[in-house]
Amino acid sequence: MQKAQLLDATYTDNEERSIIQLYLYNKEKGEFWLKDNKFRPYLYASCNDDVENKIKYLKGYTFGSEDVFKVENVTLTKLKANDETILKVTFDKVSHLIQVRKELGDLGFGKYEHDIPFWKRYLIDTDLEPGNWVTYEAKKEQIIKIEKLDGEFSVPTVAFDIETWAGKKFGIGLEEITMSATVDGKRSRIVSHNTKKIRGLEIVDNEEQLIKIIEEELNKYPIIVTYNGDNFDLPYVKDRAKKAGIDFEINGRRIKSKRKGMDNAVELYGKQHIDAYQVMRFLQRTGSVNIVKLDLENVSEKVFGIKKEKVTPSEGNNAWKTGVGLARFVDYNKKDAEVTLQIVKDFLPLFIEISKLTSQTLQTSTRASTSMMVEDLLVKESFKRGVLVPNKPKENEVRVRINNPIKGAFVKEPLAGLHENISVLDFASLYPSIIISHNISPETVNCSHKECEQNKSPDGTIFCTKKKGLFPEILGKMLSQRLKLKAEYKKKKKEGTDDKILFAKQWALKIVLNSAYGYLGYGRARWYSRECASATTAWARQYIHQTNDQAKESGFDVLYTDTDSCFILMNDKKQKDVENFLDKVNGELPGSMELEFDGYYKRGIFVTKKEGGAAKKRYALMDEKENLKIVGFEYVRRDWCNLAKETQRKVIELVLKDGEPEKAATYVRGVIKDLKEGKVPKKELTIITMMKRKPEDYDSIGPHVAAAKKAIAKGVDIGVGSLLSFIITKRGNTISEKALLEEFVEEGNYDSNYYIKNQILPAVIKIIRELGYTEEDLIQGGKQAGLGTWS
DNA sequence: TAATTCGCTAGACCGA
DNA sequence: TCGGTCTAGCGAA
Repeated sequence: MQKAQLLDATYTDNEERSIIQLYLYNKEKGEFWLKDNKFRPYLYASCNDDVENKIKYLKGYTFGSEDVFKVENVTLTKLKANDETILKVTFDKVSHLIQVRKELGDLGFGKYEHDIPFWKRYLIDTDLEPGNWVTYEAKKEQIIKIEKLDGEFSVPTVAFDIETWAGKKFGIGLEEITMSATVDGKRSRIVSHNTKKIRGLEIVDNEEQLIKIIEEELNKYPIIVTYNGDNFDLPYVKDRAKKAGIDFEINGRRIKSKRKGMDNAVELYGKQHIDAYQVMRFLQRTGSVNIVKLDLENVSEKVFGIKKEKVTPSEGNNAWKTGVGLARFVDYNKKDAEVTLQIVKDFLPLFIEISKLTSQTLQTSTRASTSMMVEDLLVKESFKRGVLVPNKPKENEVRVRINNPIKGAFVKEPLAGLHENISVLDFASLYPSIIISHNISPETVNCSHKECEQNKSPDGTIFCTKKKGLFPEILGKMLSQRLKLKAEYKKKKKEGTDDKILFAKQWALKIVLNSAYGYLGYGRARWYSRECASATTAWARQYIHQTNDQAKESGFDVLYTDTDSCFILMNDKKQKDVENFLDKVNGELPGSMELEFDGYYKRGIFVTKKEGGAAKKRYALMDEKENLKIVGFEYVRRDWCNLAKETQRKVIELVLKDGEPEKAATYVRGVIKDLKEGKVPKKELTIITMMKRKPEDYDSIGPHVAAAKKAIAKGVDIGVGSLLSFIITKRGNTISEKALLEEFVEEGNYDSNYYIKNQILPAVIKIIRELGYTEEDLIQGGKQAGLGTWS
């Protein structure tokens, strides 16, 4: 038996058959293919009467126009769907399956699992996992035996980045590639043409030779990493090669772009292309990182703490053309590739674990949504359980689901004002633990057992208690596995080793765990269940209400509550009392649910809304070490200018730390003075907002859309999803009229009135108002003594 | 091609 | 010019 790491699964057709091909890597053999000709594509057909004859009929069924084909085999299965009989229908080729699945409906059959890709079918049925090892026995390329083998995944990886001439118009392949960098952590190669020769830069005759070097370098590695290679670098090189009339092939094939909604994905054949930008986007979506703009400069600084200088397109042009500043340009190209490689070094372990969990290739899992991850996991587990995978919903069904939202969490209106001695308690993994504890799963809904009636959700659905459901089983396993890994990680860390793989494992579980509830309420889900999603939140509301009542009974005041957390005022109570309270609550909760102590805060502020009443989801806390935790306020929002955000933070700090509203007021007056005098630099005043749709699709033209339209008229390329940085300038009547993209605004050209009235004051007044101050106190002179104190 | 609901706020839009 | 309503974006959980 030999060992190798699994990278890709695909198939190829010969005359008679579709044959599975696996792409593998080990140190001895490098990269190689193995074939498995024993596995056939199949789907399930369902029927409810006359089974014998129907099997016969399908066995003899012929299809195809020029050549006539037959199904390979039909067998009876033990699977069930709504009391229908399920037949397994196998084919010689994937194309046959595709042909017959179109005709099954007309022939009077239902169909299941007809849309699971052949290669994925193979991985699920053989329990092989990309991102993991296999042991195998093979003769020539033919697999005789193959099995999963758990082991640490590690293959040679190269990062690559190109620089291009920046012309007037920006688009794929429009201008020459001027430079390219490939780095693998040990070796790097920076290549250019038609420019000055300097140290560390290899010069070739022309762009064609440059492309050939890129091709040569990339083909040496099983994993290729880019930053936005899906939409830029790879399509660009492909296009330039085509224009030059030369081949550009990875693993012997021309690269292909796949449409993925608004953008593209370049998935390679065998080798894995990881687009680190997609990785960052996923981390941003799941809240694992929070970075305003996902360019490499920001990522480098926010993730790795390394400042990275940006070379603008015109600087790049100039350096390449004249040789002046060329070293800086070369360094920039190289650093881009290095940061890209670093992203993958740090975060690929997470996706390796997700790949294993879901039996997806790395290039698929790094581009997958959380719903796809949950679904792939469920498909895999269904096979293990021997149950049928539900079909995807039809579009009209999806519409009905989306138009019927499910009631969500409970948020208690907080007590506005300043508070002291706050303890925050929260439920660990609230939704997953409810799903596990109450056995919530689509197939346990409303069983007919009398005994299960006690497991009735507050919104009236009964969940079977006799047989463990698919969701509770999977989530239960993942939850306990995660706790184990987390403990192991903590233990190792205490001993001095930061085991990144252990950390990635528990993190992958967390992401999938937390997405399971959202998946149940997601209209396009195969396992959508209104009853399950609704029961989960109904129970969540009940538990948090119960906790509030118990806290009051125990002598605490409840300051605020949101979904799974409970803020209590200690009054004269001690930490010990909180622990006793937790013990009491946890004693009454079902097994896998737990209320935990989350933190203690010396002071906190909750504010009133403009229209009155206390604002939910907005507060600031300060712990015993005087660290601030600011939630929901303008300070954490990207669509407010830096100056307003920083001023707000300073005010919160002065109020919470020192309890000195007068100092805060003085500080704000200073900021207003600077604004009035035109002294504030424009980078403090830019507001960042995303263009969520095409300009013509807006009903209401807000400032960012107005600014974008003006920029588009000047030839700037702005697509859906672009982040717009704009400034409210002096010129114009409405705010939208005054809005201009930052790049077109001169220093000093800002509407100070707007920034005072619409940015600074709204950001600080809600906080300082809790201390008795008014807007006038900030705009004009000082505050009368006596009102600004609090106890 | 897309996980969920709850909540706040700004600024456009619209009619008086 | 005013005030109410609607559109839009972003964050909390």
